[in-house]
Amino acid sequence: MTDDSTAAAPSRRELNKAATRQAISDAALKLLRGKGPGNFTVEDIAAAAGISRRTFFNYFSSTEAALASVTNGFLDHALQQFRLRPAEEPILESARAALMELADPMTVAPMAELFTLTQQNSSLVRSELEAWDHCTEQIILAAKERVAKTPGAAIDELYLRALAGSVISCGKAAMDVWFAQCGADLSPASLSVLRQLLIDAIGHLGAGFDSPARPSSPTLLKDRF
Amino acid sequence: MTDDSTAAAPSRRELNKAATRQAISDAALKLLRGKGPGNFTVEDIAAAAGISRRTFFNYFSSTEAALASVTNGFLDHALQQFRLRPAEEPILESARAALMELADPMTVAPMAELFTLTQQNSSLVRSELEAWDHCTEQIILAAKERVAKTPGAAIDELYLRALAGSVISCGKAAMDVWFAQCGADLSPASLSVLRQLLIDAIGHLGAGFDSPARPSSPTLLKDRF
DNA sequence: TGCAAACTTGCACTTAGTGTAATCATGTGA
DNA sequence: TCACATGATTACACTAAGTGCAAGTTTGCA
Repeated sequence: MTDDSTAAAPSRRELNKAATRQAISDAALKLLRGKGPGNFTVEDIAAAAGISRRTFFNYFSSTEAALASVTNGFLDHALQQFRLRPAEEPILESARAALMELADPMTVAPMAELFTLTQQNSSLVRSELEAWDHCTEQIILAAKERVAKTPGAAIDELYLRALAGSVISCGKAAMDVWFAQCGADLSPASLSVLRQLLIDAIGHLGAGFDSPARPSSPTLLKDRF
Repeated sequence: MTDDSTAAAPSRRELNKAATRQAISDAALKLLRGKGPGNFTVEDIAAAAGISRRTFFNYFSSTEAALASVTNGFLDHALQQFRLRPAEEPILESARAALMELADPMTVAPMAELFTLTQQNSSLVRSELEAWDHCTEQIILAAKERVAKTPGAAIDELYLRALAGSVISCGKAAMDVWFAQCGADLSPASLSVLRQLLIDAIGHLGAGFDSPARPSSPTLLKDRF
């Protein structure tokens, strides 16, 4: 009666845990939508997810952590793309390619919603920050692994950390500007704006931010501000 | 009997508040030194500062916030330097000059100590992140004010945010590498290492991170790793 | 001096987060 | 199929964070 058709057998236990975890996140997001940040408790989430308060804390350390799964999913997607890039490629180019993936509708949609719901709430903003920082560390790790594969190359810790941090900052800047301009609009036009913002931000980074003060449009569509 | 010898008269009230605020921060730091992160409560801090628990919360919203005054002081110093730079100067150059100030012994000493005491404690690390982020926003604001003074110039929001974030990331990267290399060592030699790291990080940024993987020393002292 | 505004404090209350032990579900071997 | 070990859920109790409120205290000002 057991389902052993697949190789990497996810046991009943693992499935249950994953389902519970998802149920908690979903419940938290639903409450965020319905009541707004700060207007519901862990107990509310637990009730909505059909579990006890104590079990909630077995899965997440706080309300923010439960909500952070959205951001983490978003950033993990980019990270995954980064890891798929060829090892010979310059890190900056790999990062550029990875960031491009963020402009995908399916990927950015939950993030866009969370962003609108989160605005002006300090504790949620803090956990967002933490997620971006975690992603930075992961990029550093991935880059180190990549370099470790190449026999002759040494790694400059400072170069790597400064680069990873800057790339993430550019991604964050692009997202911020996009939200400010387009809100949670997910239309093709809006997404192409986001794509362009990501390209421009990384472009500035690659060019060493050489233009002191930009008088007008560097590439395309930059009005409505 | 009142002290009205100075112009911008700080009233008795203001002085008391400032003193209390400082007493709380000091007490918190002393407890952090003595007991380690997570091993003391707000009540302990209040008792050590000679105030009630309730009053603590009139000044700070949490233990972390009380400790954050160290980081904020550190970053405010850089920010202040940034604001003092001439308006015609490229922002990147102003930022470089401001970051250099962080290698000053008096400025960096409390930060270095906090860093060693803070390591491995997630909630303190989070409030550090918040402080760096706050500094980024302040830089953006300062840069906007600067541009507003120059009549003809428009500002590119993306350029500004990406640049500010990247500069801060470089500062953070330099600090991280410095701590990893030198710990809380504040000797002139150690400080010159920090200064060099800050220069190199901003150098990488200004050069668009063009070197794919750095085989050896870009400027000076880069061994011991 | 006396009043108003600002600051401090004690108290009560809600909620977060954790340790513990009992209970329930799942996987495993005979 | 049963028994048993292991892992997950839960109730309960407890500490501590954070907040609202109202009474008391200090400071500023006329």
